[in-house]
Amino acid sequence: MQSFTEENYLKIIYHLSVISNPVQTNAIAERIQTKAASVTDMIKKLSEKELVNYVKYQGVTLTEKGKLTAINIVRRHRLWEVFLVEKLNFKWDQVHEVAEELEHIKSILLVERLDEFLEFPKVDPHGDPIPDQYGNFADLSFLKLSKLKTNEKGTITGVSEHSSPFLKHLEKLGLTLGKRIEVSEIIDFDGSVELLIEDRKINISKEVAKHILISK
Amino acid sequence: MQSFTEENYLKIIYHLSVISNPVQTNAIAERIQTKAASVTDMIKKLSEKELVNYVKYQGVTLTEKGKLTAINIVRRHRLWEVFLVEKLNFKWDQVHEVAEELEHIKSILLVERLDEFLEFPKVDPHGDPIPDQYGNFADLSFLKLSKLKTNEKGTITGVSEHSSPFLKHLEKLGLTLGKRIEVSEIIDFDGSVELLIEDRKINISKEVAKHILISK
DNA sequence: ATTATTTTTTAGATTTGTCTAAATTAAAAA
DNA sequence: TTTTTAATTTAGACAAATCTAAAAAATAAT
Repeated sequence: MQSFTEENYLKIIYHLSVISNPVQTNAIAERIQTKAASVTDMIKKLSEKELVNYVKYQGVTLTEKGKLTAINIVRRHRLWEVFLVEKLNFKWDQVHEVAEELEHIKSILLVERLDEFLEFPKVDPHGDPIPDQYGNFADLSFLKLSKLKTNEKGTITGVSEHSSPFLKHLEKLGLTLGKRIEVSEIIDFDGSVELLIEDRKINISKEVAKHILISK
Repeated sequence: MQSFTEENYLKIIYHLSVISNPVQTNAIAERIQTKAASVTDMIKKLSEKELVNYVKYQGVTLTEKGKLTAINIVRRHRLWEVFLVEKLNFKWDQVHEVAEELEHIKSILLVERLDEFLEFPKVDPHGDPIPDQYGNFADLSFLKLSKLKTNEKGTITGVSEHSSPFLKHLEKLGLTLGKRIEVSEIIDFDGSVELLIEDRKINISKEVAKHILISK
């Protein structure tokens, strides 16, 4: 059984692994709002418990055991987010901090019953996939355009916002279903995205990119 | 803002206050599964924060501030118990440990929305009253017979178990609505209760006593 | 290839909540 | 009232998770 703090480290390492593997001490320190020295201490502890592979000065990777634990935390976090939005009428921007606490409640029965109560949701309110109890993610054939990295390509397969003004905006830009796009640049300053579509270059805000669903 | 541990102490002190006031160090130690020395340490800390009144060797009482905090924890605990039983189909005997964790999640919005979602329940699955956000308990005109102390009297005003075998059992014993009873003795060994009813003496199990509702 | 810079680690201290063992106070018994 | 017993507190230590400051290693720059 892991402590609250250990679980937090595992979760952060899991998320950072997607971006770069192995994960650096400083990256963890920044995300967890602590000092690099503290991270080193905790990593040693997690390494002794065989939850991470640790080589001095080389950063960490999760072991199978650590990864499974991390995915389970992510599962709990996202299920609670669904609960908060769908049952308690939270706004999507209000759920994160609360889910951050709820995710650490251990009862297996609680999580399975919650999953059932929510009718086995496959994605959380932000469109992120919810793994099952064995750590498997449903193979969602789409992901948000905002999750693509520079030079990645994809086909527009849906939207997650159905308001008329939004759809009209996409139409004007030529961003309609079935169109093939490539991310040519992500602007650091505001997170906006430069796209290549039919040899034209267009720019869309981060907000818009979040609501466009892509399959590769 | 209090820590998880501080909250637990306040909650336990609150519950023990009902039985004896001020509350003794040893009583807290036993309930919280720790040593008397640790309790003394924590009490000093709570006293500095003006959550309890503490006089050396005399035990503790809650201050207004401490009492309000404690009642709020009780509120959260009982609301979560209702949620677990009514929405997630937990059995009444499965809820306590989980609610023990859930009660420490701080978000005020969460608790108010949960209350609303559950349609403002007045009692938890065990019949214990749920205070409102200001710490006021609905003046329930009944309480469980099992909560009466020796020599206390009351009138039977309801039951919290409606199965046919149970009701037949009560009828046979003469324990019907409107009857006046007095607790003559509580047997330590099994928690069973000896009652005086219409000058007869009868004995009922703790289980049965729990499901009989009384008004004084 | 050396030097400079950044990143990471070590060493030692701090805080929170706990513990044991000994000392103190209060309560009960003689 | 004195003695015995029980409850409580103090003193000092410990584990978890953190910190600062200094040392060591890796990376980047010249």
